Amino acid sequence: MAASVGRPSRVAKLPPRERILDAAEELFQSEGIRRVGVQTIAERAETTKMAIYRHFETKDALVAEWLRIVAAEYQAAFDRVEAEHPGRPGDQILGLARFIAEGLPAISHRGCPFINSIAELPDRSHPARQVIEKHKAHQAHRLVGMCTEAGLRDPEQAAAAITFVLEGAQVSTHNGSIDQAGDRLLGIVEGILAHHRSPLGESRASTDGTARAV
Amino acid sequence: MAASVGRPSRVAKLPPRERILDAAEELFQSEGIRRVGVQTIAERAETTKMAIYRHFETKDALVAEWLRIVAAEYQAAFDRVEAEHPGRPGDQILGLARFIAEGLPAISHRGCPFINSIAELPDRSHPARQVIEKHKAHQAHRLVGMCTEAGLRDPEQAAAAITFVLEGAQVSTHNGSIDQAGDRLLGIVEGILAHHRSPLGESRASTDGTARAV
DNA sequence: CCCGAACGATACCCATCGGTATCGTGCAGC
DNA sequence: GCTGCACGATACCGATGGGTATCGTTCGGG
Repeated sequence: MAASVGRPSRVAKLPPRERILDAAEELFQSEGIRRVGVQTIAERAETTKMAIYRHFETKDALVAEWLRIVAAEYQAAFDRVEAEHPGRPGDQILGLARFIAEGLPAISHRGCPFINSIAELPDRSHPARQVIEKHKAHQAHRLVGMCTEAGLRDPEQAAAAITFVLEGAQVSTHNGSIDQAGDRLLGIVEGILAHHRSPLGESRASTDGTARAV
Repeated sequence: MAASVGRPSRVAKLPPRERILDAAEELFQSEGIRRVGVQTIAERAETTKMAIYRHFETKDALVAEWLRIVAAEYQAAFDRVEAEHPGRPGDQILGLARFIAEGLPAISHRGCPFINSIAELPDRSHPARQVIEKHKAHQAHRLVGMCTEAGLRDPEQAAAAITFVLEGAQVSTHNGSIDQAGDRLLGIVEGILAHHRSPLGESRASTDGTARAV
């Protein structure tokens, strides 16, 4: 096995492109994008700068590709949670919350890659920014779908609340202002689901059903 | 008026230190910390690099001082909201949410200074990091106090939920995944308050009153 | 009136960064 | 066995970064 192609040295080494992406992942995640030089990535990947530029047009393209991979992992979490709780959108949402909650300990070190990257890349034309924004929009849309399927009252508002809470848990974990954020997060999401399942929200909701963006 | 000291040229010019801080504020906020050079700050402040280093030990110290000022502005918002609604902690919390909601349009351009800065400064020993973390911890504590005074059930959990939502609204506004975030935010905070005011939360809360982190 | 401190301007130092050019090497397929 | 090509290594380039040294000037208080 693993003998088809590429056995450059001893211990089965991944092809250069994979090693580069792995190294970039670790370094970008732990040190930030702008703090990490291409040279450093090359060393960590046990290759050279030239090899990186043979596989990626620019450093920005490498960053974008990395975020594309991270986004795919989050998408996979969505898929997994849907597969684990078919036809039970409420459990799917709780599964997502659990997924985020389980990631919080890692987040506390260096934070969410999307939040960090967007902070490091102010120009909206940056390819990585577009990857992030497209991913976030897609996730938001998918979450609204779950909330709708769950029969929640005002699914868009519920999805917004859940999104806020998931993002906020990561931020607050990273800046250390709230501990046990994982447990709290799960409870809060349960509360949001319950709140939007109850026949009528109490917060000055009228009976017109439109719920005027409350 | 404004003639006591400092009238270097014509149009009343602030003293160099203030101009430097103003310039740093604008540039750090719009471009990010690491993208902005000291030289650029000097030009924007209509002074020179040397003048900056006469007032601040290092660039890092300038960053920390800027964040100290921003933190003070948020503290002022807390103070103001307390003064506007004395003895009405629920209204105070809603006032805070309104304060954040009103800031969201600006946030959508470049995001929250704390979130961005913490993303740009991975080393926890950085002076600016300590400013941020101390500020966030203080805010969290103050918010718990408000929730307690409001007689909310499980005030720490309520404060965590509100914190998450406030932070998350900024993140989601910045990455563009949710629009009308301001209106949504206010409704969500109202919902959290209502949820924690109701005699017993529905989400599998038992009668022991401890509400096991839900 | 004069002296000292703050200020403005310029030039400089050294490190790092993204990106490129060049040359050598080892392996694959014909 | 030979050729082509991806790869490895090194040196280099221009730009920019934070930070310092050294000037002359200006302005305010004794």
